[in-house]
Amino acid sequence: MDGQFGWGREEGGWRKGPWTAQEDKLLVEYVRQHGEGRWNSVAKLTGLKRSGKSCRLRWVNYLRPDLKRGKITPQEESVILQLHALWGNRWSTIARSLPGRTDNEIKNYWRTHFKKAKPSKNVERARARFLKQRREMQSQLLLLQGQDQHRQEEEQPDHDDDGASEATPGVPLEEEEEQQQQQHEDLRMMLQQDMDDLLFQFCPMASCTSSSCLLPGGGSCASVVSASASEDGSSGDHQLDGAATWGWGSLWNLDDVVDDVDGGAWDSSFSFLQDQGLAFY
DNA sequence: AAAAAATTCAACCGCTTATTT
DNA sequence: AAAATAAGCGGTTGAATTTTT
Repeated sequence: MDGQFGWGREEGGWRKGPWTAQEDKLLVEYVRQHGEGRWNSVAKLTGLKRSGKSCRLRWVNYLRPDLKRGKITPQEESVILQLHALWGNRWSTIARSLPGRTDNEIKNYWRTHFKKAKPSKNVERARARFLKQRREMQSQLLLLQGQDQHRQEEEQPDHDDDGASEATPGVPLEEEEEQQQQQHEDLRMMLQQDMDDLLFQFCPMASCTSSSCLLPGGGSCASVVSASASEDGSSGDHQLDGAATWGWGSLWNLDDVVDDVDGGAWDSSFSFLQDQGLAFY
């Protein structure tokens, strides 16, 4: 059942290539007994002819029980896009925000779906999803607010018997209502604006024409857009403002940005990821 | 129907970083 | 303190599979 793999051979004492069910079983049993880690002793203790490196990889990327198995969801894709815009090819960093997904998986996903030369189609798809998701968030928000408003209206029932019981002495009812409505409107606008800001702040995709959308490297979404949306599919990277190189392959180097993430802005900006049940950083 | 081209993804490699001795 | 070993990371590969011609 297993021996038919062409390249599952021995090389320098170690087996290589695809893992068989039996090998998996051995490794799983080993981890059950000894826990994760100490990968080099797997071979010694179980007789499995695999290097520690290979064992670790197999466990981390495939056997780990907490792995999510299905396809990447649109939500996850959205997170990948946004975090990739933020972190570049730091796959393991990105993976930490996607429970059950491995860096390898995310890397593969990104490369096959968004790497260069054919973004026209795929990016458009992603963009459509992105916008749809945003719409949904907005309408959800509005709905909630609507309910909220309704509740408040019911809290002050309209007694039409005698107008003697004034709600707020001194302030005419009409004016108070107006004021309240204005408050709601303000709140609504504020939240909407927040959401826009937050989603567009590091939007890697073509949808964003907002001039307030600045990418860390200095290029703006708009310029990225025009660069990547041009369907010429010219080779690879585009130079933006002479500052950041936006490649669909190797991105800018963010090494200098990495360490001041604990500033509050990031946390609050991305708290919506947590709201979606996704761990962030 | 079959062959060629394209895509996918598990697993590898080399290098870097962290831990242990 | 430093050498050795282990873990972790990101890029790359290529067999298997899927799509196109």
